[in-house]
Amino acid sequence: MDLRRPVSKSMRRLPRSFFERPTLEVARDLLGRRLVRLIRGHRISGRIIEVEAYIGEDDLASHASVGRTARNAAMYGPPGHIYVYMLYGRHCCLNIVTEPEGFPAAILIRALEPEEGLSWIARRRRGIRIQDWLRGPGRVCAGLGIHRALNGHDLCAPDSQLWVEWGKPIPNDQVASSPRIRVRGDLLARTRPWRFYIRDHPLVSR
DNA sequence: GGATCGATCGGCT
DNA sequence: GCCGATCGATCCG
Repeated sequence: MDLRRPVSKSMRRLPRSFFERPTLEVARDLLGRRLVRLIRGHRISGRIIEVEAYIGEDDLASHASVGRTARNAAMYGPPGHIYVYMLYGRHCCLNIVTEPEGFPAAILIRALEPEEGLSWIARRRRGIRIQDWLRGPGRVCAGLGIHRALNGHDLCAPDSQLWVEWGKPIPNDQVASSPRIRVRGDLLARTRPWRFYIRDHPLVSR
């Protein structure tokens, strides 16, 4: 047996083809998967429980709505790469790029249920309640040590220190959707039900 | 070069 | 619930 390869499917990494599909399909399908960060050989991970989709230049809530710029270039790149940006000068937000290269779309990771590396997260999230450790896009990045320098990084590269595993998918009857949080302005942008989360999960933000 | 704004968070009321 | 923080990207002149 090859010990370098995880035994169970749950711990295998999602392939690039997973992310190359229509964004809404990927967003819904990411629920229940495991986001893993490797830091000095330690696994820090959580189940994905809340996401938001941002799709194409026509989506006025998307950073790509202004066309391609230096900031949002990663959204136009290959699927399976990440788009990390800074918000309000203090928080980083993690997005996973979807769809074939050239079409700007990504999924914002809004909340995780902590699974592994709890003591490591606890050190960095001092004074914060456990249920808030990875709830909210800024906290996901703070908790997993994801920073702006990782913008454009490939989750599917063999030597990546950040990736997504199959985990345990969520049945349809436990998936809920809603408009995206804090999106204002344009009617379509603020009403499209492009936020997906695990129904009745106690750790979902808001 | 300067002004404005933001896919938020944490502390305080 | 409300408010201030804090800084890069973008837009305007």
